[in-house]
Amino acid sequence: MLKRTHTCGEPRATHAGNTVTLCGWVNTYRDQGKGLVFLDLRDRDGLCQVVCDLEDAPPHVVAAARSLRREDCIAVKGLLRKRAGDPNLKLATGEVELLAAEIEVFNKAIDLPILPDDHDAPKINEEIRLKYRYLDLRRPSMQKILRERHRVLQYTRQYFSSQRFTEIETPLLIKSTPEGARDFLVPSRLHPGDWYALPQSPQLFKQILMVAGCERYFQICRCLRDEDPRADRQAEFSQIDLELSFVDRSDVMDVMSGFVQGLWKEMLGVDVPTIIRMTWIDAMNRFGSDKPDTRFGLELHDISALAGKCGFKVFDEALAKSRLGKSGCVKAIVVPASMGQLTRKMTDSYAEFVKTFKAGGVAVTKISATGTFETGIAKFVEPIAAEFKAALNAQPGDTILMVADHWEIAVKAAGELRLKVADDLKAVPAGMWNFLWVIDFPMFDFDEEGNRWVAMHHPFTSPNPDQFDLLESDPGACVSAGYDMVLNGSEIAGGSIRIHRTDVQEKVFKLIGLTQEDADRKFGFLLSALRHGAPPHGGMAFGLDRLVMHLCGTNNIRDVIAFPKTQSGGDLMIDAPGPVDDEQLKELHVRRAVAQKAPA
RNA sequence: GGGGUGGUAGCUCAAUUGGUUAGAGUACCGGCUUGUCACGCCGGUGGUUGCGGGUUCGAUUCCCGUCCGCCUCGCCA
Repeated sequence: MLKRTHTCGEPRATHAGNTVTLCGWVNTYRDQGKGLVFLDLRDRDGLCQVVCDLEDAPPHVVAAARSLRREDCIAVKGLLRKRAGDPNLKLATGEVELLAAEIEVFNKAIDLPILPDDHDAPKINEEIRLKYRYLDLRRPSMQKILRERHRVLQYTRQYFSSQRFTEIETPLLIKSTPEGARDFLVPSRLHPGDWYALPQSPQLFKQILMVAGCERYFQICRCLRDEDPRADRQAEFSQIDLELSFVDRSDVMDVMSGFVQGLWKEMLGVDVPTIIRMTWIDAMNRFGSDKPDTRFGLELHDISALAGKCGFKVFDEALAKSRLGKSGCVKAIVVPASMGQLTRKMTDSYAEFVKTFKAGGVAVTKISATGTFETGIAKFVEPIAAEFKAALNAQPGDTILMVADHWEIAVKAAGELRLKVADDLKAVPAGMWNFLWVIDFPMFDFDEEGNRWVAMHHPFTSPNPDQFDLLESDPGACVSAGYDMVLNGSEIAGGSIRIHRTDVQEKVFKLIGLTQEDADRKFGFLLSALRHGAPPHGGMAFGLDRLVMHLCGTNNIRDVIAFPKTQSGGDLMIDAPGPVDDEQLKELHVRRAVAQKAPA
């Protein structure tokens, strides 16, 4: 077997005159007839041209070269020389070529379903790419992503190690605690009738590691949530998970800011400035989102006070609504003329768009060149024109979009509309890295159906130090010590200071409707641990896949995972999930409720 | 669970109002080609139009069901 002396991306003019051996895949072949054949040989490092010349190569080598086809796996040995023809400036190796003296075919590629070609691959159905993932991953752009991901992992381990974190593994087979996301379950053979759950996160284990005196823990771990995927979400995903003892939220946020700043410098050479903090209520009121995209304007204005004066029935009805101490409101977005013009078709479509988020519709009006209101609800606004324009700082030519409803619905719908408008007008600038901390989340949200409070983050999140009294007096107003890191409108990390006192933890369990017995059964080990000298602690988890998505500039999470799953949770390459034998089920003490599917 | 969208040659796509033998590029096969580089030229193989049913003289096209991919709402403590 021929052994490589260089990789395909390596050869340069300085190697000319050496005998070299390259291994790789035939990227393209160009048969010039009568014994002149060019090949581009590809490995993970790049491309190098191989030439077979009748005058220099024995006939059997030319014949071998001629028989090669795309994606055959071969080795070529010969003289590396300066090109006889013109150099190819598109290739790093474009000044040289390998004159084949010997060709070893490791394996032919038969009936390729797809070519691993960056020219064509973006057009190929993802279904096919996933089925033949080994071919899709051969593409240079996919190879690059895999290696970028590796660099992120390397930097992560280096950074946290340098900050005196210890990497500690936590179990994959744990028990189900059906708060939050749906668990993946695994039947226990040794405990008939009992089930393990796969972890949604190592949350409780890392807290217990703090009780255990580890002080600084991190782990790059797989987490599993049996919920429907999205473009940026998979049921099986990776987190950079960490926890620290003897810290307040600023300590955690500082360490984490340092991490992303170092990572962006390492990966992209970008200096990320000090990451600003925004309270949750500000984020919601100004951007209609708990993960604001601050790369562009179009901020939300609250015009509730004015809206009540214009006699528009929809506004009056919205303002009369109230929930959790917040009255209904009217949120406005001013689309400046300088940002581009919204067509009638666009504004019409916005009514349907906001209905997705339970809002009734969008009220529209526009300021004409002469400063009068026109179209839409102009006649309602005209009587308060001066006040209205002043409140919004609106100029002639601007379009104003308004959403009225319950506060939650109005801000959410207006926030989504803001993103939609920015997208429609192509107003999101490229090349910006807007990091942001969102802090001061509410501890709880009220679930009308269940008639109980639910933890907004998770039930182990501590209230802010000055908020403990509110736990009892006014849970809805209680603000937590949680924090999310947001990048360009995408949540890339979340965490909190945890509750480290048993009495507080029990209070929170009670508030979210857990009885003492429930709490003991599900989380007794945590309550017990807290009782035995738990230090104050807090932590965070980064979505690794999302970090890599940002760093690689893709908005498809499947592009940054070597073997991802589809929207229905399937792996198209190995054809999972699949049926199992009755025998296996019997061993696991599981009986079928659904008939076995016929084999495909 | 809901909404949207797509499925035609190995791959990417086309096919008029429901109408002849379902076409093109690429890949593959054969021939030609000694400086190409996404080589070029000539010829060829290749189709259960996702699957099942229905309407019709006739269905890629219309209807019903179903499977699969993608986007999305719910969901994601």
